Amino acid sequence: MPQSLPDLSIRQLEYLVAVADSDTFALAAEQVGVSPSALSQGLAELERRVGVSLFDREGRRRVLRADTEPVLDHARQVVALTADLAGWARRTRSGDHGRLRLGMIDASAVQHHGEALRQFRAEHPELRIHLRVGPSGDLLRELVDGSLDLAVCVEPAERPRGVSTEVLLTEDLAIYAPDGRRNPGPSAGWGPWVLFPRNAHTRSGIEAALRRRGAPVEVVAESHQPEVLCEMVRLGLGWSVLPVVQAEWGEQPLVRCEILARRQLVIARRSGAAPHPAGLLLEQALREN
Amino acid sequence: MPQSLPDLSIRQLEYLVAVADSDTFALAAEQVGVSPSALSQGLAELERRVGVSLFDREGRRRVLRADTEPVLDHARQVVALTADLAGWARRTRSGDHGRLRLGMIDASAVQHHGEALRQFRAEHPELRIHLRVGPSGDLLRELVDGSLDLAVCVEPAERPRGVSTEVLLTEDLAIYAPDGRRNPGPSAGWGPWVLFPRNAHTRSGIEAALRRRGAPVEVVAESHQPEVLCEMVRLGLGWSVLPVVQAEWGEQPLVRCEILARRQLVIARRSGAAPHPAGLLLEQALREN
DNA sequence: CATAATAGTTCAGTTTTACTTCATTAAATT
DNA sequence: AATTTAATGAAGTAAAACTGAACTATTATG
Repeated sequence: MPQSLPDLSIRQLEYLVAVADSDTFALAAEQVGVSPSALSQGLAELERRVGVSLFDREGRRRVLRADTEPVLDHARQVVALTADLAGWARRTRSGDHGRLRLGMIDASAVQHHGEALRQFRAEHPELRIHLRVGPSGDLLRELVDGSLDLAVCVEPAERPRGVSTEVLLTEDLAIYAPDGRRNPGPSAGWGPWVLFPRNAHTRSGIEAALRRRGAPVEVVAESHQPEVLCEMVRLGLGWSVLPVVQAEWGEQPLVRCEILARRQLVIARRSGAAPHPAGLLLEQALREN
Repeated sequence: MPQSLPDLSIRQLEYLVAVADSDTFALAAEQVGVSPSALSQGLAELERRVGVSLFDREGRRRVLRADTEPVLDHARQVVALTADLAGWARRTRSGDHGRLRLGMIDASAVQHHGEALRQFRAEHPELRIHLRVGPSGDLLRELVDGSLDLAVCVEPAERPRGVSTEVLLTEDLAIYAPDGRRNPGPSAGWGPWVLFPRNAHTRSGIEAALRRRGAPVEVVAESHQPEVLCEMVRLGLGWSVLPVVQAEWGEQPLVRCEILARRQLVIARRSGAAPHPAGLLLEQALREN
């Protein structure tokens, strides 16, 4: 094994290929976009580095020697490989290629960003998007262990190590009463409640807000699924606090009593990880929404 | 087709391979013989040029991302190709392989350099040597038109354009009389002659020398082949002037009357051409002879 | 045959790039 | 908390690549 390889640059190899494919150095120089002088010097440097003469004088022009075929072959091959690599990089960069493992809470996947997501998919047909919808806690865990590249979730009380977040949007949470009334009355009379489960990120914010308002927090049913909570409210099982976009979505929207609180949806990614190219594009698409 | 390729250098690709094969950047840096800082900067530059992030942070170390496999593959491939090229270049430089088309006049090929040639062949078994033996004029023509890489011939009266020569050795030309006498007697009584043909380089020198000595130049037979001329002398057909190494070679050497002149053998090559590596070695071998 | 045009190189000067050393940041270890 | 280690950043320097202009040698042209 040779201890040190000649430090050939792609540029120099391009010069060689261009010269092989052009009648004169001047044309070759134009083809690669440099002055004839630069081409000449670059080729001289290439010759020096390879350590073998590549050209014969023929009148006032220089022609490639027949026995430098291996060098020219090498140049062509490496230039072609590099073109392939550049293509791969371009596709990767533009996100038209590869895989994006995306986690989203339901409100994001459906109400907030459903349309943006559909459009993004359509614009990047070669990008395999794995969408995982679930509670924020699950998403963050999967993000940390590398099962996801990117997640849209509720801002966590404490950010897990190795995860960085950026606020995407703020949304309202409103109180919905079972009888459809618009006025909730004094807070002491609110409830009982059907809420998101205890471990849900949104739940703690809701409970805190309710307590601030002096409302009793008696919980009679729990679900991660807002549709389930909505239906329970409709059935008169209890009161709920829900994101307005979910509670007032679809055929039978609930009637809002009052805005109780707000929650922030954030984009989360592994802080060490290189920004996923497709992920960056998607973030942009979501923000523009 | 991407208009312009990233100008990756072999060095940078080596860095990448070294990092992939080493536990830490510091070890990789040592392997390629640069400072860790240089390695870090070089890889950053590589990343920038490819346009794709290559590493993930993992604690305080950086590890290659799984999805940069294409880049690493590319690097390995190009480095390997370059190692091959370097090997080829080394062999070519040392003249251990390839082809050398060599022209020699008979005296050089047989008497002067036969042994050196045999030895050179033995020392470079992979070098395909095409030996073409012929008159100097023919050799020079073939040298000019590219059919030969190198020629050993008699110094021409006028050097053809595009050919450069270097004196290799000087040898004696002697008069040989048909009856084997050692004393040629007065020059007026010399001849008639059996000589090299008119167009031979050596012939003009001989004629000039004879005229200077006042000898009549009546030519009764001509041949390029010294053995033929020798035989004619032996047969009593006439006198001759021959290189002593040829006239006094073999089983039946002629008996020399007198040194008449000298001729110079030269090494000739195309002046525009790059020095043929094997050719240079051969020149050296011939000189040492 | 002189003259102009052409192909390529060399030179001088400028900008880029790559490297080394030293300092700094941040994570792992003691 | 202090130390060690991995990697990066900054400043300075040496090497390299480039441009434009001058130059050499060859070929074409009036």
